[in-house]
Amino acid sequence: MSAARQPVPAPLFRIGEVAKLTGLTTRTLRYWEELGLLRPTDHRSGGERLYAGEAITRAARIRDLQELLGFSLAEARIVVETDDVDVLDRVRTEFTSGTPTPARQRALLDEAIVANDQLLARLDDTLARIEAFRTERAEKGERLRVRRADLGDAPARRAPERAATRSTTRTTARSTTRTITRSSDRKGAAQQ
Amino acid sequence: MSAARQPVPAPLFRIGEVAKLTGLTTRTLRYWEELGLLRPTDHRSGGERLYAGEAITRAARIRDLQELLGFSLAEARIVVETDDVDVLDRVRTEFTSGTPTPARQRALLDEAIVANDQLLARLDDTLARIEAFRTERAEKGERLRVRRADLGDAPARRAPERAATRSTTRTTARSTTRTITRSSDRKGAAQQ
DNA sequence: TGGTATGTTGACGTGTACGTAAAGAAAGCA
DNA sequence: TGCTTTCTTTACGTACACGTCAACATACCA
Repeated sequence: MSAARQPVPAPLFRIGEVAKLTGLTTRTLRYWEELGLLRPTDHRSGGERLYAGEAITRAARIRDLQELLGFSLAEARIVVETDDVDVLDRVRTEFTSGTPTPARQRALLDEAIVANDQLLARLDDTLARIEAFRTERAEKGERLRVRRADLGDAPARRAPERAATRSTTRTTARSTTRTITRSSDRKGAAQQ
Repeated sequence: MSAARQPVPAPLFRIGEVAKLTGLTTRTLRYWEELGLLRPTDHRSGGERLYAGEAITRAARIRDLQELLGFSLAEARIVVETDDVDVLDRVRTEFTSGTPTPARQRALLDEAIVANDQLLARLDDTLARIEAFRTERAEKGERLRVRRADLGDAPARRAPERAATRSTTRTTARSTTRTITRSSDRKGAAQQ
């Protein structure tokens, strides 16, 4: 709707800022760049990296792929590359009403669709497995609690019962648990 | 004392059999033992490891913790150790009606309960994150499909059956997942 | 009884995903 | 302008989770 003709200063971030915003380290950002996962949109005269805001969401996606699905960075690259297709495609269409390469564009889109579907399937599979695991654990918790009740008195601990139906609600519940924390979680954020 | 009257041959497995049943390698099984995650129930005269059937389910749990939650083996050990408590506890109660150490047993149970609750919270957190990710991806899939439709004709492609990563034949894609249905997602949209 | 398969304990190798200096250049600020 | 940060590249180090021989002992089966 708005004509973005003017040099609206798109916010660019230095690598340290990106690191803070994403919770990653600068080393990680450079490493990911080295592997072709996350490229800065620009470099300054001095060679300094400058990232667009989009890079931050992209970084978050990569982290999700890593942590949630156990993807290697090589695998994650494939996924985010199809994102590139998507973005490029959208950008192109915004700038030029006519499609630049019709057949080519269709091919790229098809590719992206397939990749996305595969990812979705993978997500569903993982979700199903985790839910099964969760059910098992919930039952185990029940059993444990019954046993403890059978043992009688002792400090009456409250039963959490927190999670009821976590559907679309994005429980921002930062795991306050400190006993079991992932070692793979980098020390990046304000934890600790 | 308690009479283990009949030498009912509890099925014991050699390490190679366990490997086949679990899909792990013998190296992995020995490594896990080295870290205290999975101990054979017995050794034969020759020093050969013998595993009970329980070890197989335990191995599966450890794998789940690894793959589904990204636990390190050290973290996984903590979890399965509380399982030990559970099992030991149950076994004891089965064999001797009287609780062997009342206070101690309560403490162990409480510990196990807390650990289990923490794990549950972690599972819920991960589930929520994956579901959010899934929603995002489903929407992206919608957008991609719309774009492709806008491009008109072209061969109506079917989604290739190829799995992205290794085996993963378990792509049962049985959507037991709570359908997040914001709009019209549900993974069924895939595959034409 | 012997051959083959399977097991055992080292011990070194490997890939991934970074961490951690080091040495110097550029940016930001008073 | 000078000082302090932040950045750059280069390079070696590291932790985890195994893989992969090697040399040898034991188990199973005809």
